Amino acid sequence: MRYAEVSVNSPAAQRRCFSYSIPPDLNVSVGQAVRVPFGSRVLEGIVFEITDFPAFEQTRDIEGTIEDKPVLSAPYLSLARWISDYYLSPLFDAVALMLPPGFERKSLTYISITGTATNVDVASLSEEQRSVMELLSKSPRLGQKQIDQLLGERKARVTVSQLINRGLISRSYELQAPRVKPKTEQYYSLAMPAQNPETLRLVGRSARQAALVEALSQQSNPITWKILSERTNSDRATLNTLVKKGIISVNSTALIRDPMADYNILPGIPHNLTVDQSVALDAIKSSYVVKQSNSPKVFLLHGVTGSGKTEVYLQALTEIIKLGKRGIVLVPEISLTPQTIERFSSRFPDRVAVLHSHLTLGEQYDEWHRIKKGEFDVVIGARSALFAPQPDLGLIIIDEEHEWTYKQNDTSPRYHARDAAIKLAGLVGATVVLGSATPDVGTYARALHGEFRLLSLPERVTPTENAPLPIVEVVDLKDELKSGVDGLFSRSLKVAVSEALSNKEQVILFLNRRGASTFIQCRQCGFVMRCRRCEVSLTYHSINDMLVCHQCNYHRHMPNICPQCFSTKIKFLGAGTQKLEEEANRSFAPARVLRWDSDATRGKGSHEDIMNAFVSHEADILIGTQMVAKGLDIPGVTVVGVINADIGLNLPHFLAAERTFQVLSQVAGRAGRGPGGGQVIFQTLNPEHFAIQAASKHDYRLFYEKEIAFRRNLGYPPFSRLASLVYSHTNDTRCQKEAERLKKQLEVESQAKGIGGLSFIGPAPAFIHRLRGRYRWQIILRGSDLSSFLAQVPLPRGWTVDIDPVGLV
DNA sequence: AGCACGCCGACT
DNA sequence: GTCGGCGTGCTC
Repeated sequence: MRYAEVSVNSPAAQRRCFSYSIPPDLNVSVGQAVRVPFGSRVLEGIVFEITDFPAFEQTRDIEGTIEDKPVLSAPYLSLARWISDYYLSPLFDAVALMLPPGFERKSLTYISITGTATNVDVASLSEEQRSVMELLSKSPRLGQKQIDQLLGERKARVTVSQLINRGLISRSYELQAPRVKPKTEQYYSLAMPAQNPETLRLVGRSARQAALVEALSQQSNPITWKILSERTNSDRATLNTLVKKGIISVNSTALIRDPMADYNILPGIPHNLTVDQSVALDAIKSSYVVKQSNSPKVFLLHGVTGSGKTEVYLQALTEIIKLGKRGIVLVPEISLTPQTIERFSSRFPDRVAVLHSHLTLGEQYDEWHRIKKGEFDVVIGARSALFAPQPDLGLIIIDEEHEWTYKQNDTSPRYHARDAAIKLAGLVGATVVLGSATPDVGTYARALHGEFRLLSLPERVTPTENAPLPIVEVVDLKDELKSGVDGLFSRSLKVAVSEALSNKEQVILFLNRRGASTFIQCRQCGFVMRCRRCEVSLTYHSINDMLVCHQCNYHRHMPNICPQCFSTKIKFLGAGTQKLEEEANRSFAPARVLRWDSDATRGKGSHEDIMNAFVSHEADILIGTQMVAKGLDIPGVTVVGVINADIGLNLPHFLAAERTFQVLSQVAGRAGRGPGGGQVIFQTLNPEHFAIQAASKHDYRLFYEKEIAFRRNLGYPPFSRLASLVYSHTNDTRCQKEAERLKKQLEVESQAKGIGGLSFIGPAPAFIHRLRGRYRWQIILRGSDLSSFLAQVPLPRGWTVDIDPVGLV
C-alpha cells in the first residue's frame, strides 16, 4: 500500500499535510490535485509526497484525481512549503497562489429526499420543516444554498439537521464544478454531399432542413452558427436535428481569450547602452552561466529616475531568451499601465504575457495555460505573477523593489514577492534583478554586505543629453508663517508657479494625504508629539481628547502649549485635495486646475483619462496624492510643488522616514523630464530632517546612512525582524485582555525555551483600531527567527500573524 | 470553513 | 421537560 501526504483545502489543515491511502487502481503522483474525504465532506487537495509509511495511522482512501497530470512541479511545492512555514500561513493558502486561475474548488452540500419520506405525517412537522419538504418534493436534490435562501442560514441548518435525524432527507457532498474552462467555438460543415441520395433521404420533406443543407453546401470552409444564421433564416433546432442525423458535422476550435488582442504593438529595437548600463548588463549576464555557487545571483540595480533601468531589464531578458530560458517581470500594480506593457511587448512582439487581477477569469485562465505551454518568453504582472508557471525560468525582475505593494498584507499568505522571488530563484537556479531609484533600506544593506550584488546607474540618460536632475528648493514653512504668509502656498512656490504658467508650462502640486490630521505639530517650531519609547508620532483621539501611541499604548493628554517652544500654535495638521484645489483656483486664476485622487477618478472616469487630459495640456495644474508620483514622464511639466513634504514623517511607524524619502524622491524625479529642465519645491516644517534633505539633493546614500543608524539605535529591521500579531473581536475590552494574555504566554514560552533577543512591543490598539465592526489590538514581536518560535505556539481563533509587516495594520 | 457536541435560559 | 442560543473541538 502506498500513501500520499496531501495539503487539503480546509483552514483546519493549517500548515500540515494529511495522510491518505492510495487505492491500488488509482494512479497518483506528486503535485497532482485530488479529491479527498475530510470529515463528512469531500475536499480538493494537492499531493505533496508519496510514501510507503503514512505520517498518521488511520488513513482514508483518496477518492479520485481531479486532472490526469500534476498541476504543480516540485520547485513550486517547495516554494509553497516555504511560504507556509515562513509566513505561518495555512499550507493550502500558499498552494492556492500557484494554482491555475479558477482551479480552487469549494465543497458543496446537497440535500436529497429519502424513500421513507413519502408517507410522513405532515402534521408532525414544524412550519420550516414542511416548507423544506415541499421544496424538495419539487426537485429531488437541492443545494444547501437554496435552503439557506429560503429560511436564512441559521434556521436552514437546524431544520435540515432535524429532518436528517428523522430520516426524511439525507446530505451528500460534492466538489464545485470548475469555474472556468477553455472557450471553444463551434464550426459547422456538411458531413456528406448535399445531393447525396442518403442525405436527401434523411432530410426528407423538411423544407427548413433542406434550406440549411443548401446554405452550407455553398460554403467551402466550416463556419460558425453566428454567420450561418445570418445567411439563412434557419433556427438552432433545425441545426441540431441535422447534426443528430449526421448530415452536419461540428468541429470545436479553442478560442483564446487574449488580453493583448487590443494592443497594436510595433517592434522596438534595443538602445545603445551607456558604460554603466553595459557594466550592469554584463554582470547580470555572467550570472546566467553560473550554476549554483557562493556568488549571489541576486542583483540590486540602483539607478536614479531616468537612468535607463528598463533598458537593462529588456536586454537582460533578451540575453536569457538567447539561452533558451524565460523571464518574469514584476511591476507594482499601479505601474502596470498600457505604456509599461507596450514597452516590454514591443521588444518581444507576441512573446509577452500579462497577468493581473483586472483581467477576466477567462483571460487569466487562458494566459496561464499558454504560459505553462511555453508560449511566452516574458510574463509581466503585479505581485502574484511571480507564481506564473513559466517553464525554464531563468530571470526574475522586480522593478521598484522598495514598493510596499509587493507585500500582501490583507489576506493570507502575507508574503513578500521579493523574498518569495529570491526563494524561487534559488529553487530553479534563476537570477533575480531588483531595481529601484530608492532601494528598500533592508535590500540596500544586504547589497552592501555582499549578499546581493550592487549595480549602480548614477547618471540620467535622456534624449536631451544628460538632462541633470532638477534643483530642489526646500522652503521652511515656519519662516513663511513668521512673515505672515497664510495658506498653503509659500512665496517661492507662488512665484515659480506663476512664472511657469505665464510661459505656458505645466505644474504638478503634490499633497501627501496619508495619516493627515491625526498627528499634532507645532506651527511655530515644527515640533511633533512623539512616543518616548517608540519614536513614532502620537495619534490624536477626539473621543477622549488623548494622544495615543499605536505601538505601545502610551497615553497622554493633549497639550495646550508646545513642550519645546511653549507656543500655543500646536494643533493637528492636514488639508485635503479639495481645499488645495480651491486655493489653487483662487491664487492662480485663470489657470485650469485638474484634481487627481481616488474621489476624482470615481466620478470622472479612469486614471488614464485624467492623465491623458493633463498630458494633452487640457489643464495647467495637476493636483494629486500618491498617484501623481508614479512613473509618467510629462515633458510640459517644469514645476513640481510638494505642499506638505513632512506629513509622511509623522506616520506612527518606524518606516515613516523611508516612506517619505521614497515618495519625495519620486516626486522630484517627475520634473525636468523635458528639454526645459525643471524646478521642484518642498514645503516643510522640518527643513533639516535628513529624509527631506537627502531627497532634495537626490542623495540616496545620505538618506541610507542616517536611516541605518536610526534603525541600529532602536533595533529595528534590518537589525531585527518584526512580526505583528493582531487580535480582532467585537468587544474592545476582551480584545485587550486577550492581547495581554497572549503577550504573557509568549514571554513565558520564550523564556522556557531559552530564546533570547526577543522583545515585545505593546499590546496596543492596532493603527486601524476598528475594522468592519470589530476592534483590533496588536502585539509587535522583535527578534531574529520569529517564524520558528511562533510556529510552536498555538494561537487561538481570532489572531492573525504578519511576518515582516510593512505599513500600518 | 463546516459540522457535531454540549451546556445554559425561555417556552409548550 | 425541550427548543434553540452559541462557545468549543475535530477533521488524515
